[in-house]
Amino acid sequence: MRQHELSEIRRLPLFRTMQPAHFDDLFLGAYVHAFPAGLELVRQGDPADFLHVVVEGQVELYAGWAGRECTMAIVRAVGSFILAACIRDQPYLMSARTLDRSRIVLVPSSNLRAVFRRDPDFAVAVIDELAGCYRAVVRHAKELKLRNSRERIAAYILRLSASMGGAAGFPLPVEKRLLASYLGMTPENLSRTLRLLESHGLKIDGSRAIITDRARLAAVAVPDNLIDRPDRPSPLAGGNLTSDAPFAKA
Amino acid sequence: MRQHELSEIRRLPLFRTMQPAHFDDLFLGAYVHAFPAGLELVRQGDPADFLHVVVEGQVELYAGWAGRECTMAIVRAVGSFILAACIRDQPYLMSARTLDRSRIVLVPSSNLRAVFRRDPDFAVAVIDELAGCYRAVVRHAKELKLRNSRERIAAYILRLSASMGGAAGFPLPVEKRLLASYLGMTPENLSRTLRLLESHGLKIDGSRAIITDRARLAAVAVPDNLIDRPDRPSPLAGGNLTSDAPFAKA
DNA sequence: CCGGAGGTTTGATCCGGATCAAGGCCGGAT
DNA sequence: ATCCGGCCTTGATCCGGATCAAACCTCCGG
Repeated sequence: MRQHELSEIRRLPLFRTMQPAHFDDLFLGAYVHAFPAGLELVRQGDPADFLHVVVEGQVELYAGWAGRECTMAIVRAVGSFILAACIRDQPYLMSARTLDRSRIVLVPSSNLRAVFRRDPDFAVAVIDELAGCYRAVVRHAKELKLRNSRERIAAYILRLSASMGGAAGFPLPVEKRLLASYLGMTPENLSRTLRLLESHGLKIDGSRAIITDRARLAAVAVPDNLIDRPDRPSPLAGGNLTSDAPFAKA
Repeated sequence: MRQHELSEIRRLPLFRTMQPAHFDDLFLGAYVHAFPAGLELVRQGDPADFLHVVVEGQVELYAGWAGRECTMAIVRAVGSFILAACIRDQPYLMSARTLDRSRIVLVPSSNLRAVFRRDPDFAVAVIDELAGCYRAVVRHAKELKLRNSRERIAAYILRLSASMGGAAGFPLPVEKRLLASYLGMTPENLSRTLRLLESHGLKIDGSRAIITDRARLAAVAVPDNLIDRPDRPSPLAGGNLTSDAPFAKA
């Protein structure tokens, strides 16, 4: 396991505050591996043996039932996933597959459970991470239950823009097919609705989005801090680097 | 604050393992209050000043946006809610109102944040609680995205039955109106679909449900451990008493 | 005992979004 | 360069569930 990778992981909110010796204990028996795109990393229902940290690339978390499938979140470097399952030592609720060629660190979940009992700072960081993940899924559930698909799309675009520092034009970070599934609709519906939003302040050019009239788009989305705004960095554990869909840790 | 109430709270998984002195610290400045039915206890967006523990009664957690409203969970005695918001010291994402006359303990969230830094056992209990809540919302989100309303209703009835030890007949725990909102549909749709399920092994008599043919009902619901089965008691913190919709802690 | 308010049911209709089907586009492999 | 497969779009149609409306039931207060 390379030094510069370890120090990059060390900078994650989850690992930043723990004691050096405990950090070393945690990553004893951990290993990094490069995976090609499109590979299934974990399958829902499997025992939670490893916490996964994405060092490079992108990973999709998805759920399946009765032959249907939907994507629940996308984890970008540097972020971790399936923390909650590891902590409870219970089966994964979601599957994960690489979207790009990715480098993933696998941390034995037994290390995890052992270390946070000994290192209070790490325990606090875990608490903060889990609380943040929980709040992020609650937001997602609220959005699914309260907004229709036009509103979800408009709000998603505005969130993206906010995460890019308010830029008006930016590339969509994932395939539209995936985006549709994440937002809880079919690709056809996404395609049509994006078209429809052209008369409401949004222009789509291939995989690029341009907000042409923010006020009109906001009139559709009706942005709400309690759904759309990510939590500010928590006071508990310093800054928060988690990405746009940061609830990816179960 | 009465002794027998304190000892009942002490038995909750969240508080069971902490040191007695820290338990006392935590409940210093806490108070109990009895509220009538239908009262709003917390409003989404308010600062998270108190962890709430339901000692008696039932509380609905619900979310609102743009004039619409939906119920996210129901918390029964003895259970707590809005833990995650208190820990992060951030605004509540959901509102809460009493369904029945209820007795609620309010624990200052500053106590909470102070104590779990000092008491590792309590920190572990909080981690376990949050991880459990997180997994419960993920289950809820999976259900919303993967099952249609007929399947959600059938699965809900089977979960209820399981929580009653497998009984075939039992009363519905809440108004149908609430149930519909929790399951993400209108009351009309719930009513009609319950009727439709009479040819699939379910009989509804007023507020009482009777499973007349479990196999047929299961054929509709296609129960799945990764959606329907609550987590077994975690190895971290002893038994788990959380209720049917146990993800009510943000 | 009556009256009223809210919850529930039922019916009729509407609409958002899914499904089915076909073409077009782009990118990677040969 | 060309072929092919997956993604994206567009169109036509279908269906699940929402909405609107009205009757009913039930519980509670006067």
